[in-house]
Amino acid sequence: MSPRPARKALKAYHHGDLRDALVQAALHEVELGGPEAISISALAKKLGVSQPAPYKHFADRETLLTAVTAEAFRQFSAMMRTALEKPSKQSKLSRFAQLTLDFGLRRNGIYRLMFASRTMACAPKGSELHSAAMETFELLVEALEAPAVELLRERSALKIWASLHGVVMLAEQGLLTGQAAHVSREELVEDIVQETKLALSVAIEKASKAGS
Amino acid sequence: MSPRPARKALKAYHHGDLRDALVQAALHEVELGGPEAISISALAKKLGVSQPAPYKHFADRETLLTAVTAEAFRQFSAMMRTALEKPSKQSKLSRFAQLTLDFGLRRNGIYRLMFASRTMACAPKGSELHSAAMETFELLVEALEAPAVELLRERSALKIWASLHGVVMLAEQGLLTGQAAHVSREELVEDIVQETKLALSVAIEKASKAGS
DNA sequence: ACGCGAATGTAATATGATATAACTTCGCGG
DNA sequence: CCGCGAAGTTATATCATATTACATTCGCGT
Repeated sequence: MSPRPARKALKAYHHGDLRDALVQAALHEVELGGPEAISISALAKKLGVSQPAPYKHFADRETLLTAVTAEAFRQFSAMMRTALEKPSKQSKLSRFAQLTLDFGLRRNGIYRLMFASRTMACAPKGSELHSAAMETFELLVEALEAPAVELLRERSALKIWASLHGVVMLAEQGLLTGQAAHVSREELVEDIVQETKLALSVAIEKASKAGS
Repeated sequence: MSPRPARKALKAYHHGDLRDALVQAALHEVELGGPEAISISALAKKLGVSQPAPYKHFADRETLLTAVTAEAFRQFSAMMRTALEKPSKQSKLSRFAQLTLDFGLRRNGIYRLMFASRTMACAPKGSELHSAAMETFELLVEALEAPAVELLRERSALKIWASLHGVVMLAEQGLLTGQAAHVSREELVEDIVQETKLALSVAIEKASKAGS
């Protein structure tokens, strides 16, 4: 209720950790309206500070977007890591895939920020954002659970990563609900997972033959 | 050179087909800066008309974006159709895939407008835009060149469509150039194509056995 | 405990984009 | 030839970004 949370008092001068509050509020906006929905002035108003206050923490809109995207990746990674830890009769890869699909549809605004906006494309290689994204990718590589040659594993990971991304975007755009969609999104994803596993094991076999 | 083209005089009152000129100019802007780069007022200035003139043809920015997206799909389809007509030793599916990758990277701004913006998601089912997109999808289904059961064909088309989309987006975002990318984008795409073909033929075989 | 400096926030303002309203111009059909 | 409607213009309201100059307050050293 109170407009002054004043809890995380790491650096609470006037407002009380405005920087973090901005990121969280922005994340909330993005969840509803996608990356375009972020408005500095609207956020300022919502948080009860003056309109230019955010500029003390972020040079411009882009910079804020970047920070929000990095936070989104961290949340995604944390969610995924937790989910993959607990045992299940499904393979880790299947769970990774289904969870990604679920996240991509349920929290589509955030998903678009992470995977379909210019923000990522502009992130330099060593940046906080790029690192966060790479770490998420590592989760997928681990989820493959294959003792394969590094190169094969990564190739498989790339393929499934790309496929998942495509399914989410197409589903969101209603291009999966056309005449073609007698097949559910979940089935399609499971199909992709199985196909990838098959292709990977075939490639491993071939490689081990060639190597001996 | 002349600021007054005045050629397509379908409806040339003052400017001479402003509507079409807007779409073309917008397409050009999008090619450079992506969907966000479109500014009604900038376009008006560039075309030598007053700032509110475009609103006579498009209710708002979104409506213009939608028209531009539809035009982009038409251009993509035309390009693809032409390319697939002439004979080649590569399969149609391979060419479709490689051309899509090429288009997605070279004309990334337009690609994002078509496949990664909210515009598509908002297109109602019967709309001009949705139809244009479905027609493009049909091209892919044809490119599969498989006499398969309709359902299987469409499922394969969806998978490859999604995969291609993912590869383009990941490549653009620099996530393919990490430690993993000893493999070129083209190889990756060809890999996906072969995998899809294999999976489809296996599925067909299985279906024909089950059916008999 | 005092005061200085840096971090944080505010007020005022410039710029530029979207969008609407009211008015003008021009081509075309009756 | 006249007037209606499509296409365009000027003026204006609103809103978001971003900057500048100013005010506040925390916290650290002396």
